[in-house]
Order: sequence, then structure tokens, then C-alpha cells
Amino acid sequence: MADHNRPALSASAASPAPGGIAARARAASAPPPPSYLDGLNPEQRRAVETTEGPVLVLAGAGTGKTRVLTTRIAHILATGRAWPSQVLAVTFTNKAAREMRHRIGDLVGDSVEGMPWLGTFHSICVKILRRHAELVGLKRDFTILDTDDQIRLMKQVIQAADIDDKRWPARQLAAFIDGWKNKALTPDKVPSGEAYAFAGQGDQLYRAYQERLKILNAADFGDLMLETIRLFRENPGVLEEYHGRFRYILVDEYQDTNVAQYLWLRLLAQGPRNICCVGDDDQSIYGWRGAEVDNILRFETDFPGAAVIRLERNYRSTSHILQAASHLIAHNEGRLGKTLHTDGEDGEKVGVTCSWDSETEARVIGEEIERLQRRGESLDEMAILVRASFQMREFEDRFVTLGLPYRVIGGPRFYERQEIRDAIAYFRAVVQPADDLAFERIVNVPRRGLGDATIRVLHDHARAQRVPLMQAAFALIETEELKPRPRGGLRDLLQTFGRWRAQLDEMKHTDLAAQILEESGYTEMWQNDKSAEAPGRLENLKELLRSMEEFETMQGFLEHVSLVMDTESGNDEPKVSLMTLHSAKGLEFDTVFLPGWEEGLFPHQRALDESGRAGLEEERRLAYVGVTRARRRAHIHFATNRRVHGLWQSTVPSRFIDELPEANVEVTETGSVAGSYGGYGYSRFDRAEPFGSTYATPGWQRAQRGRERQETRKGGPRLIEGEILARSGGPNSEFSLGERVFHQKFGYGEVKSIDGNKLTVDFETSGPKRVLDSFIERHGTAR
DNA sequence: TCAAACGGCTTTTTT
DNA sequence: AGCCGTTTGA
Repeated sequence: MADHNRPALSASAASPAPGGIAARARAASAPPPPSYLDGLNPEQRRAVETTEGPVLVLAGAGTGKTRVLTTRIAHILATGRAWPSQVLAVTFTNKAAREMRHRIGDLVGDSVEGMPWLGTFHSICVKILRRHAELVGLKRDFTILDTDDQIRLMKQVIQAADIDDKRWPARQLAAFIDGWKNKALTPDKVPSGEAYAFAGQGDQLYRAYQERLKILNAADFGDLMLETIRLFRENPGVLEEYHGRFRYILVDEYQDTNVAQYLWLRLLAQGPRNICCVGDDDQSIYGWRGAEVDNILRFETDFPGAAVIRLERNYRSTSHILQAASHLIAHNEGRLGKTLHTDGEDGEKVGVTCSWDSETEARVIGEEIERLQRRGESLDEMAILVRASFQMREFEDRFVTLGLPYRVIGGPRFYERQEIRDAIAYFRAVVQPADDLAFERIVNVPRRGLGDATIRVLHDHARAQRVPLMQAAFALIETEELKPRPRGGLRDLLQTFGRWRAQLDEMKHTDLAAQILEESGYTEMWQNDKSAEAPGRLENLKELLRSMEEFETMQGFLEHVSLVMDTESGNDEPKVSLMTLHSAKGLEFDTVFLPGWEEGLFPHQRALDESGRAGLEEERRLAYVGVTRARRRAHIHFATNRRVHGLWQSTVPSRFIDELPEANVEVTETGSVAGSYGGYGYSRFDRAEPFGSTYATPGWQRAQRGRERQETRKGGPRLIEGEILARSGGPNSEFSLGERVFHQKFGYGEVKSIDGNKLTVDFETSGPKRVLDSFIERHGTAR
């Protein structure tokens, strides 16, 4: 279906799988050996056939992980070991779940439809929790809060505790609480050291937040895991029921599980003990959001007698690419260790290209893409993988000028757009009158004269009587407490809501939705809006109504929205994909461009500062993930100058470039480095080098030396922290106003203003720019 | 009630 | 430098 149109998004193609596995599998319902096992290599086959007991499958990049997982399920079903409803298969993302369902369908046909327990951790938790909601203090129809609701609620909690939410932002509390929930820590379990975090009241705010959630009959994403764990722990009978139900458990991307997910799995696996986890410790890139690589490293201890199966045969990449990636990742310690090999051809060497600045980098990559395109390569098979999303803009600019079609993957999501969230808030407030967050969001959108003052009165009443806002509002309009205008507005709104609610069972949900948007004045509000985005927003609202068609009821739709934040978007012409390295995991392309391999950007400075060696290793795994996305061509790029927060800074090539094996790498220099900047470009580059020495070696090797020097200079704990070479001259700049200066990139200019080490220089050729003083030289003076 | 002005932040992202 | 949210002032 849609997947055929975007092969770029499909996961590993695994081993040469002559088409028609599906057909053969269906035909082969009779005697052994079942044909779905054809074409599996011995390790894959062992992973499929070792159905009993705990199994850890260490699946390197491109070794057919998804294939093993799906075939294993097919095998379990085909051999009658379990009914489809007795298999629990967990993924992290909806996309992965969809993909898996699709591929199992290819193998076993319609019986996938009978697999109710294939889904994300969260969707499975919701399914379980809805059945036993009362046991954890929720009602069956509890609301699921997304990140935005979560933060708004925390903000209220912070304000209620009389804490300055300016100094202590809700986002930060959210980060703490999320962190605790990832570790399965309830408020009473928060270690005392951390409990004092956040204005000394971290744990109390956490507790208050949890209480508010219960009053709102709501759960956030973390709660879905935690409450299910609590349900199982406090109700052994319930857990036992699920032990009986789930005879086989399969987990995808096990290296990404956090402590809560791990505990959840362990509780469920205590029963039949048939748990199969598939993962790759070398592709663990979500440590920063609570994933514990330890889970995978500890598997054999947790599940004694576990079979560990390594998939090391790579079916994706050429030998040069694989060698380069393997050599790079070998610099990490604390790996389980895998040696990937391939029978494939050598292919092209991994390209390493140095450009003068990030603009040139984008231009060079654009040119290469056009060159490949002329050779008949499809744009769908090319991707640019960046470390940070701000890098995307330069490429977008470039592609727009070139008229090169591209798609950005992982940008702002449909359901996160303001108008969509507003519309959904209306629906939520209709369906679930106690949903205060939804009500509050739209109570004055469009404006109804219900400003802050009114809302505050409403809040006070609601809190005093411990009832939802809408209920408090009903009582309030009977009193004289509000001024006539707001009182009238509120009364009208409540009446309208009452009318909608009455229609809930009478009307088709899509018609009701349209009516709500119309009668509330929400559509009108955007029609009257003259801003450039307004038409797009109205279009999105129509799209929202269209997408509701797929659901039976309003409730069903809302449940989908809260758990599935992505939408399948239509695909048409071939496009280059542009995305972050993180969102590239699980994808593959013929050609992959990896720009921005510079110290400070990749590895990212913050990862190094915050997590030290572990951070560096995670960055290296990210690099590994990037390189292994490529089937035939991988091009690594770095620029010697990059604008960071509006300031031009000189950069040093990433240490990861030095960690590539020379035999598999081909270094190229873009013409512009040597060409447009005169002579053999490096002499100029060297002048920007703060230590003033001249290098003779090519750029990317030189980098290492520069870094070694830094390390020896600084010594101590910052040893592993690479950094952008920008050294500022400290608070008092040595330059003075009006002075004539020289800059690497911009040439001669006059100092216009000085702000610490940041100068504004009016350049002769390119006009005023803000630059760091360390890149400026006194006119005619060698520093 | 709304728009201009100010100030703080700025890696990665899913559910 | 830009973006967002909040404050401030008319």
C-alpha cells in the first residue's frame, strides 16, 4: 500500500528475499519444512526456532532484525504454539508496530488481524489499564495527557505551591518527573538527593501533580507504564491472568527500553518465560531520555539460561561502508561486541569531504545529489542525516533554490499544531466533561470575554469544591459573583456544550465535529484571521475532519489521537529525505550524506558536558547508526566555519572522522576551499587557528593534532570534551571601536561595536556582521 | 483587549 | 540571530 510508494521508509530489507514469501507461506500450510524459513541464515533461523525460554537476539545494523521478529511470530502461529491473541509483541513507535503488522500479514495472511497485542508499550498499557482502571484509582474513560497538557498542568501545580514559575519553569519540572517515571520512581521513592531538586520541593510537586491527575481522571505517558506496573504488583490475580494470556512475548529495539518498561516486561515474563528481545547495543541512542543500555547488557543475568543469538551477517551495506562503521564503533567500550560481515562487494569508499563553510557544504551536497540524479538514481534513495535540526535549514534553502524536491521527516507533527489541538480540545471537553485542561484551552478561544479574571474565579471554585471546571462553572453562573458580561458568555458556552453533548449519540461523530467547530465560532475565527497561516490552518481542520471518518466514534478517534501522534502523509514524486540522525534509525537508503561532522556539533558539546564518556559513546553510536543507514554510498562532510547562534565560528573536524579506517575512506576537498580563497586554502585557514601554527597535513588529520594539543593544554576532566575552537578574548576585547580589522571569511572591515568578546564589524564586501573577536585580526598584524 | 517590547533559551524525540 | 512566551503599556 502506501509503503510501496516510499521504500525509503521501510525498515531493513533483510536477506535476499525472493518475492512471494507470503504466497509460499500460505501455500505451505501443510507439511514441513515451512517455506517461511527459506532464505534465513542459520543464526536467523535459530532465532526464529528457539521459541521456548528467554532469548536475546543481538541484531547488528542491517542483519534482518525485523525479518527475524516477524518470521518468529509467523512460526509460533504456524506451528500452533499459540493463538494470535496469545502473542504479545511490543514496539516503541507506532510506525514500527504498523510495519510489523504489515510484514506479519505478508507471512501469515489474515491472522494478523487477530493479534490484538501487537503495539507500542503505551498502547498495550492503555488497553490493559482501561479494563482495570478502578484498581489504580482511575475511571475507565480516563484521559491521556500529552506533553503539552502535562506541562500546563505542572505549571498550575507550581503556581499553586506559590513557587515562581519563572525561576522554576514547568518544563524543567516535567523533565524531572519524566526522568523519575522513566526509572519507575513513585513520589515516595524519589531518592532524597533528587527530591530536593526544583526549589527543594521536587518530590512534593511530583506528588501534587499525581494527585491532580487523579482528580482529572487522567494519566500522562509515564503513568501508562507506571500504573500498569502498580496494577500488576498490587493485584497478583490480574497479573496471573495476563501470564495465562501472553504465552510468547517479543520485544523490538530492546536497547531503548527504560527501567519502567524493563520492570513491566519482567513482571509479564515471570509467567511463561518465553520472552524474546531483539536489539543492538550499538544502536542505543536514546539514553538521554531514559533508555538504559544496561537492560540489554544485563539480559543474561536477568533471565538465567537465556539463549543469546548474534546476527552478524549484514545484508545492507557494501564492504567499505560496513568496515568503516565497524571500525568506528569499535572505539566504544562496554559493548557486547559483534563483528559484522558481508558477502557483498567492496563498493565505493566512504567519502570524507571538507568544505570551507556550511553553505558550501550544502552546495556541494546539492551538486552531488543532482549528479547522482542525472545518473538515474532516485531521490527517494538519498538522505541527508543531520545531528541537530537547525542544520536542516541550510539544506532546505539550497534545495529550494535548486528546485530539488525534498521531504523533511520528523518535523512538527500534525496533531501538535495549534488549530488541531484546539479543535481536539473542543471534542475532548464534549466527550469528557471533567477534562479541565481541554476546557481551559478553549474556554476563551475564540474570545468570549472570558479572560484571566473569570478563569481565576472559576479555578477557585473548582478547587474549593474539588470538582471539574465545567461543573464549577454551572454552579457559578447561578450566582452573582461574575460580572454580567462574562457570566452571559459562560452561560452561553455551557449551554452550547450541553447541546453538543446531547447530540453525541444522536449524530454521526464527523458531522457533530463539524458542527462544533462551526457553532463555537472556531472556524470563523480563522476565516477572519488575515495572517498568512490562516488558510493552511483551515485546510488542516478539514483534514482533521476527514481523518475522523476512519473511526467509528468520537471516543475512538480521541483515543487514537492521544496515542498516535503521527499521520501517514501522502507521497507523490521522488524526494530527497532530510532528517536528524535520531529519526533515521531503522531506515536505509542507497546514498546517505552525513554533514556537520565537527567537534562540538557532532559529537555534540552538550552530550559531552552532561554525560561525559557515556555521552561521547552515545554520540559515537549515533555516528554508527548514520553510516550504517547507507547501502551503497556514504558521504561524510565537515565545514571549517559554521555559524552558531548567529556568530561565525571556526570548527575542528569531528574526532569520529579520525576514527574511520583509512583503507575504507576517500578524502576529497571541495574546490572552493582551495579555489576561491586563494592559494592552497589551508594557509588562510591556519591563520584562524588560535595557536598560530601551520599545518601541512590534510585537514581532517590535522584536526586530531589540534585536539590533542587542546587536551594537553587543558588536561584534567575535560580531556574527552572536544570543543569548538572558538577562543574568545575574554570580557575586555583587545579591539577598539573604529579599528580596521581582517576576518577569515569576510575580509577587511571596521569595528562598529564591542559586546564583550562579540564584535560587530562592518565589512567592506559583505556589510555588518557579528563575529567573535578571536577570529579577527588587527589589520596587518599577525597575532 | 490587543500589540509592541522584552527576556531567556537554543540536541537528539516517542508515547 | 531568531523564536517563543510573558510582560507592559495604550
